[in-house]
Amino acid sequence: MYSFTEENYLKAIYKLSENNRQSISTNAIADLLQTKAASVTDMIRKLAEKKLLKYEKYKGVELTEKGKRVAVDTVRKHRLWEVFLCDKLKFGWDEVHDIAEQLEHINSALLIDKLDAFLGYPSHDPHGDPIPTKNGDIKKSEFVLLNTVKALQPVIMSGVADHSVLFLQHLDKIGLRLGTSCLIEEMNAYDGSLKLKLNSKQSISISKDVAKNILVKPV
Amino acid sequence: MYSFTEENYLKAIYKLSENNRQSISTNAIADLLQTKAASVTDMIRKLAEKKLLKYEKYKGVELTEKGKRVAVDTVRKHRLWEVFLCDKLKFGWDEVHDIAEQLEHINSALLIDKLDAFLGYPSHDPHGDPIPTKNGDIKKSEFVLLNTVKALQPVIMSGVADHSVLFLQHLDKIGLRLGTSCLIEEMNAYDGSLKLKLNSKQSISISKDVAKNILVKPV
DNA sequence: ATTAATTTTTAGACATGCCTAAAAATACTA
DNA sequence: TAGTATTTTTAGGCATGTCTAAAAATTAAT
Repeated sequence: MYSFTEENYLKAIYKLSENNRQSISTNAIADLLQTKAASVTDMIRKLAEKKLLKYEKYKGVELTEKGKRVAVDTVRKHRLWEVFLCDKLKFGWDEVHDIAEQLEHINSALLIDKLDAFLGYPSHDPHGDPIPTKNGDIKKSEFVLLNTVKALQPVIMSGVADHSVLFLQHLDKIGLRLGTSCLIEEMNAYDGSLKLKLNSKQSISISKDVAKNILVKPV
Repeated sequence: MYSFTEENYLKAIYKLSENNRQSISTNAIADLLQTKAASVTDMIRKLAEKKLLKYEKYKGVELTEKGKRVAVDTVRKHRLWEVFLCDKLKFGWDEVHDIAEQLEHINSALLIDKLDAFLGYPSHDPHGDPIPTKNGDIKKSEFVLLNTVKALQPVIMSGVADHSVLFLQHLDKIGLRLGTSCLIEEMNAYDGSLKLKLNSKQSISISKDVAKNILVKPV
């Protein structure tokens, strides 16, 4: 139905729309997709002709419902494949993004339905991001950043705000993973670093940079 | 490494080489890939430049070891994905070809290794075709056509020579599947049809056209 | 062995998606 | 508000992979 490239543009614009709720600039898209503004303009016009987004010259773009649906479906596929790779094939959460970037473009609705069932209808991917439903509904994250939680409040680690390989490997190294229960024992006013008490009774210290990229659910 | 299209050409040429052991003609490739001879010539020259095949104008082509390896790797990926779709996702054997045609181009050696392990290192795909090893070895089929088996020889149905959806659905309808034990009770000299006795003690009649597309292993 | 039929290649064109360089529009600043 | 800087678009081109139509080579046939 839609090309590899078209889906990637729609997904990028969707992603940008989640943060800024205004229309999305040509340059922002070019930056995210590591391409040039001129190329973006070309593709935007093509997508506008197909009614996948609204476009006014020099005014940026906004996805239509149709375009948003294609983007959300692509996100759904990406996240389901990530669950498959981690849960079934035992990939690390730092290894799955690039492969899922390819798999998300496989075109078969039945395949995704069956994959979803096989995985047990997961609600979140291995990084804690919500998986859109078959109908295209996606719930807003109910998680909060660890650095905004007050001391002694028990929480469960439930997601990450930074998806980079480096960050995920760092979490592996210090022993933090999704599902880890912990609470903030102590907050350092000087540098924002935290002393975290894990449910293993062990305590670790993490920097503010780490804390502000960890999503938790209060319990 | 190689494009979607390049892999498809190499796979097609490999397939044609299995039957005819001479060099493969431009038209044969065009027919198999449902494209035009002129397009084939273009691609052939490109693949020859990359040392994936030997090409002399007007003399047809032959895969190099390098080209054969790419083709076999693609076949391996295709067949492993077919096993995944049937065994894990519960697709019918008549439904998996088109999806595997897409999945076979996903580029990640680690993914295929892990998929192979997850599936339990299968030796054959859902149609009974052998799965090449990681090293690129592929064993020649040890199966024989049902219409060449002599009466009363017990056999196990082990593969198909016709992979079309129509044929596979026909086999489903008459209750034949891989693993079915049977023997030929009676052979009709007039039209080549066979009376097959299944291990369920039930007997069915199948036409010669069906029999000559069923691969069996004598037991 | 020469003509006829077929196969294959070349030539020129088109669509997709990308690029650079230059022009146009918008945004910022003094 | 004029002038400068930035963003965006246009213009023209390139690579991939496709096509049709015509030319060249090969194969078949009388």
